[in-house]
Amino acid sequence: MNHDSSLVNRLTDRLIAGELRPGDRLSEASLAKEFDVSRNTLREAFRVLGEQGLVTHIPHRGVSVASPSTADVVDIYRVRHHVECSVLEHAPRNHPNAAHMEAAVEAAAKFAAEENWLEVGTANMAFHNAVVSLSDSRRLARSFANVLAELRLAFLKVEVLDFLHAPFIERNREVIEVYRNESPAAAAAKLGTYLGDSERQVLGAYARAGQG
Amino acid sequence: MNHDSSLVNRLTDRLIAGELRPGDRLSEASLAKEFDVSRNTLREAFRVLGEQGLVTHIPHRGVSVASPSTADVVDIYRVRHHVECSVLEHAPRNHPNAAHMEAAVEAAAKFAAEENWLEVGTANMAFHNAVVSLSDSRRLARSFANVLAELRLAFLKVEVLDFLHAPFIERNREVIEVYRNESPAAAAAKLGTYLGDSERQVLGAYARAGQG
DNA sequence: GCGTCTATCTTTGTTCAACAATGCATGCTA
DNA sequence: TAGCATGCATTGTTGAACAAAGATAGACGC
Repeated sequence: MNHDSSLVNRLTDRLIAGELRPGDRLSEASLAKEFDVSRNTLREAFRVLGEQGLVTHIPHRGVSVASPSTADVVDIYRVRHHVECSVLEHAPRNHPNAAHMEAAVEAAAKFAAEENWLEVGTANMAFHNAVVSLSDSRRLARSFANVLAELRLAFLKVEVLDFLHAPFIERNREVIEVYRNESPAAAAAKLGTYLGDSERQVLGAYARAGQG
Repeated sequence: MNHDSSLVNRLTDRLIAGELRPGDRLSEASLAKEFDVSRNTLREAFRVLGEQGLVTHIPHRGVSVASPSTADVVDIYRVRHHVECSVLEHAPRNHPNAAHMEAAVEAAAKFAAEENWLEVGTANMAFHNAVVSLSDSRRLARSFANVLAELRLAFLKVEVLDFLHAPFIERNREVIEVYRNESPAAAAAKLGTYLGDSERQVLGAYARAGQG
């Protein structure tokens, strides 16, 4: 089955797994051979990834793995603030998908104990995607997932997955707690401050790495 | 210049202008001939439009102009509520882009006087895109623009552009007023109720048209 | 040595022709 | 009329080919 979606997924997996590092050039010829598809088919997949922001396309210079700048990081956190906080604030209490949030946090805690930071990051992404899923909007969830995937490339770029994610496991747990026992609005406020802290940490890592 | 972006734009223009109606099948062969590009190039453009939600792709059955269902409309309005209201609520007072909002409303009023409802709709889209531009986030603006373009297909589907847009010109003006003279939060609340009314009207039109 | 210019090479952009795979329509059979 | 088989049209994918733009490297003058 060489359906395009499958090819897009295979490429996305590699990107999120960090096998293809931010900034890496993606040669059409070599990747086509590697995935055993034609150049044309690969290019169709590239368009999708480009639209999702995972890949940067420069005319006549090909595509490369997106390498988010600090400006991109700021932009991404703006999206996160607006989307995540608004969704959480207006979420009904006891939305069934809160279970997904909880499951993601527990998964993150498990992987953190194993010091498998890549998977901690994946679980963290799942947590925030679960938050947005409280909106019951497929479109919002999809767009947001794209933005989060792009943010993961930012993490991979500065290569500091551990301490960026570790402190937030407990804070995510608290968000669930407040959402369940106090109010969605209070949880949204809490999440907002956490996002602000997270953004600051990422930008700090960028500054230390000397990256633009 | 047969750059893909240009092809995507040409296709998007046709979609938004209503030349290609929702549900219309887009034959690769005939469109390739019409735009004088190869099938492969056209297919790359289709991927982009599919990712943007303007076009529906069913394997081995080709692409057709997206024909939003009532469920899609509801989903789209969920996005609108979360994004537009959140952005407006947290927008700084006197954001320079408020001028864009104002310009869009005046354009809409002008076209309404000419009873050019298609352009009124375009101006209305511009207004709401301007609202989201207050977030200063390119990503949010892009994703939102895609969703609005999809919503326009919903309008075209039920073919009632006039009364769907007309009443909202004045209400948009009021939103600007409140944003400027009262507070962004109050403006966001006002916009929220307007969006609710708008959604109800569109769904009503769907019901009358007997569309799913 | 250094920068610049040009020639060459590599990669992308696009087209075309071919064939496989799938879905659709037609007409046949019962 | 319902169900089925056959043929037809469209999409999915490939490979080769060439044009076009950028990257590289060597020659040249200073």
